[in-house]
Amino acid sequence: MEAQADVQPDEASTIADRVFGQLRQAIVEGNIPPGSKISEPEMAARYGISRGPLREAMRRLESANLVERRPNLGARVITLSSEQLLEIYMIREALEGLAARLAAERMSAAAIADLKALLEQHRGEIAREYWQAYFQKEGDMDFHYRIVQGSGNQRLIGILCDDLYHLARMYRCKFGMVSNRARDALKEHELIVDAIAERDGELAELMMRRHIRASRRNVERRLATETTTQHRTDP
Amino acid sequence: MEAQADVQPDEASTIADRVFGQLRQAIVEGNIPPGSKISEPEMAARYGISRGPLREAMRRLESANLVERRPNLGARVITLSSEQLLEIYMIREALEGLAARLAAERMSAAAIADLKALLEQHRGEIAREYWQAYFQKEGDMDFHYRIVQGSGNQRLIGILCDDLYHLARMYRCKFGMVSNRARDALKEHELIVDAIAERDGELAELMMRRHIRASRRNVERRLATETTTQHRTDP
DNA sequence: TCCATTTAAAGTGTCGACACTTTTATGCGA
DNA sequence: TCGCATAAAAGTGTCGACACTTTAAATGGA
Repeated sequence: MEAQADVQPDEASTIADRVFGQLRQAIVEGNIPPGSKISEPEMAARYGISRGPLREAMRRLESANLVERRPNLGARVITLSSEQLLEIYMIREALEGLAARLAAERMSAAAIADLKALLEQHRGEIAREYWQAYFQKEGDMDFHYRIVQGSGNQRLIGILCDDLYHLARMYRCKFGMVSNRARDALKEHELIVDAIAERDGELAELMMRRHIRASRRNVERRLATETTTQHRTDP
Repeated sequence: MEAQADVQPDEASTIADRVFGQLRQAIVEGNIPPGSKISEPEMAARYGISRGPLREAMRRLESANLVERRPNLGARVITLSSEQLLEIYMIREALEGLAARLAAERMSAAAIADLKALLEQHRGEIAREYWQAYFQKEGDMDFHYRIVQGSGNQRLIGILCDDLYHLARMYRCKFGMVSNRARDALKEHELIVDAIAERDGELAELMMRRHIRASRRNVERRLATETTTQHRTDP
């Protein structure tokens, strides 16, 4: 009744794992605001568990870079600085470029067909316009997710899907990024998929890097105007 | 007396952190052999602590990808497959290329001077030849470590220095990689530092990627001959 | 002898309790 | 009233104990 239902279909056999997933979702979606302190007894009581499993979940959150812990001081949800957001974009550019190249070399024909179908669906959603851009953005993550999976590099998959993507989602929830770039992004996605379909790894990498760079510059532009409008309180 | 002295100078204030460091070192150096099961009661007894802190250390080792844990089955030290080694090389090529570019843009003049001094020292060590190539290899890590630090990208530093470098060191301890490539590597290092000193980010990235690629191919070659000699038991 | 079933042992997951640290509240003096 | 010292409260780190699962051994039957 109180939102503790397992929204995640993956029934984690251990309590610590389940709470880790729940906490991660709560943090990423902003339900636990950034910078706020997480009290172990309070959280344990909220989830109806003991402090043991909760501490393990906290350790995993720390390793996922979602909370910062200092000895004897407790844990706080990380604060979202624009510098860190740009740091993540740079890493994504390098790693997803690699992922696109590997995907072009190793992705199965069926997976490529699925990817094309996904893009087709996005094209329809954008055409219908009034549907929230939010879904498009989640679809954007879905697109990137699949390409990374297609790379077949397990460690690459881990870094991007287990860590960076959650952080990216967190930033998006924070700043409420509605995509004014949906059409451009879709076009770039299509170029990437075309390169993958033609097994042109070099081109796929180039296109993916350019795509993420464009996305980063869009964010930079937005952050810049945001700060100037903040400073424009003294005209 | 039994090597449990704190070789790490950083006195971790919490037991879990200290044991994490000790276990990581033991795993990386091969003292706890790959694939071996880690029993919680046994390890807790060996380090003279309770299972609570040990479990937290294990969680951190899991997040660092040094052990694999499955619910109710326990933890095992990861096994070292050559595929995973090549995966890491690919990621390092992408990320350290980025690091070199950023370092060229942002590294302080003093840090660059230190880097040059380090290379000078390596040159001397190689000239003296008979000194174990081992030191050169550790020096290689030191070189890469400094450039990554020089990138100033905190998350990049975290991924490489906290995770990948330990794994790379683990592989080296496992296969006993003595560098037959010391001279070539040193020359490549010098090219990278020159590019950084001239603030040529593009060139620094290119050189770093080429350097890591060369190192990867060297490993690939060695792994290939290793397997063929293994198969050559039926002439 | 071999295989299946049952039983005991070991091991992991979880919990509640205690020690020590940090923070907050309180009281005293200037 | 303000500042400092002291004390109480809250919180984190650690420990030992218990429940459940997995694994191993032991027992019985074909």
